[in-house]
Amino acid sequence: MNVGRRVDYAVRALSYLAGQPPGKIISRVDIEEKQGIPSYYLSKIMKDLVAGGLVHSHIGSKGGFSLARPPQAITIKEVYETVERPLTLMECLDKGEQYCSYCGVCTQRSVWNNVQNLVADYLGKVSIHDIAEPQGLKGRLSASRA
Amino acid sequence: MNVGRRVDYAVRALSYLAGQPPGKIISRVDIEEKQGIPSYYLSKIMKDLVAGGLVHSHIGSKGGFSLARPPQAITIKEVYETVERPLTLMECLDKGEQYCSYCGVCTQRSVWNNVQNLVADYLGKVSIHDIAEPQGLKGRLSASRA
DNA sequence: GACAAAGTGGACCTTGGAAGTCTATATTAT
DNA sequence: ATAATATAGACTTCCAAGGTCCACTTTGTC
Repeated sequence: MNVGRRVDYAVRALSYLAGQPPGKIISRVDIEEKQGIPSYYLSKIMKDLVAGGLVHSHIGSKGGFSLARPPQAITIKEVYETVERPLTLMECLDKGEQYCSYCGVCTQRSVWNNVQNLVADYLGKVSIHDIAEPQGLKGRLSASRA
Repeated sequence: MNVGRRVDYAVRALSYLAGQPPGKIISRVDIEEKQGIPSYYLSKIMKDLVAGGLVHSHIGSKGGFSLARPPQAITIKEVYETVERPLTLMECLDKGEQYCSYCGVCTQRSVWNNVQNLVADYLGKVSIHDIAEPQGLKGRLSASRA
């Protein structure tokens, strides 16, 4: 039960975009640098975010990315499910009998189902706006050392 | 964010033990068969549960396992942490700056920390007693088909 | 029109962990 | 003595996470 870096990086990227003037276009390299994300890696994540309709991409010189919606309207749950997979604690919660033939008589299934709902509810209430950071992590870090 | 089979199997094994007359000794093979757990696999899991003090083992002929405590006193959280690892959603929640140098200025850390606490609290309140099943999954399955 | 600066799409690599299987050994009840 | 059992650990297979890189296309700017 752990959250991968894709989600971490996606949240960083989105919160950085959210901290910029609305509509401003930011390049992948800029995001990577300000947020301490490994070179190139972000390109795969942004692809998912574009496909999921969370950000807009702008091809060509001076291109980059911008939020497709106000940051208040992007929840962490949505981000998670866009860059990773549907929030599922155990395969059986999704696939049922197909995955585990004991599903129908399983007594622990509801426990994990409850946990999953707890998590989903909470993450559905936190938005990118709640963690936006204009300077990026690197900027905040140097500021805090000054 | 998903729970591995080790946890699933451990919960099945413990809940099966909990469904037996107190103190009765059950062999690994019996548990595996009744609970639909792959042969041999359970031996590694039981090792952890013994080391963690959740079950007692009895070596030798007619040996096997029995719960070390009343099933009400064994929480799923404890089982999870015994057979897998401490319940940690993101590495940084455990290791701090050591893991991620932006930790001190990270704005999403508290979100994952909250989720983690939600989950830990919930799992700490559910006990093996709550999901005990005397017949084992296989037994329940055939009974439900009768 | 040429050029540079971007995203797009996809190939590729490495590493580690999950899941599962098996065997030799020590221990114990009968 | 024998059979049944846990113990310890080796071993394999498979796959996903994380990361790196490049050929191609698109587009702004001079």
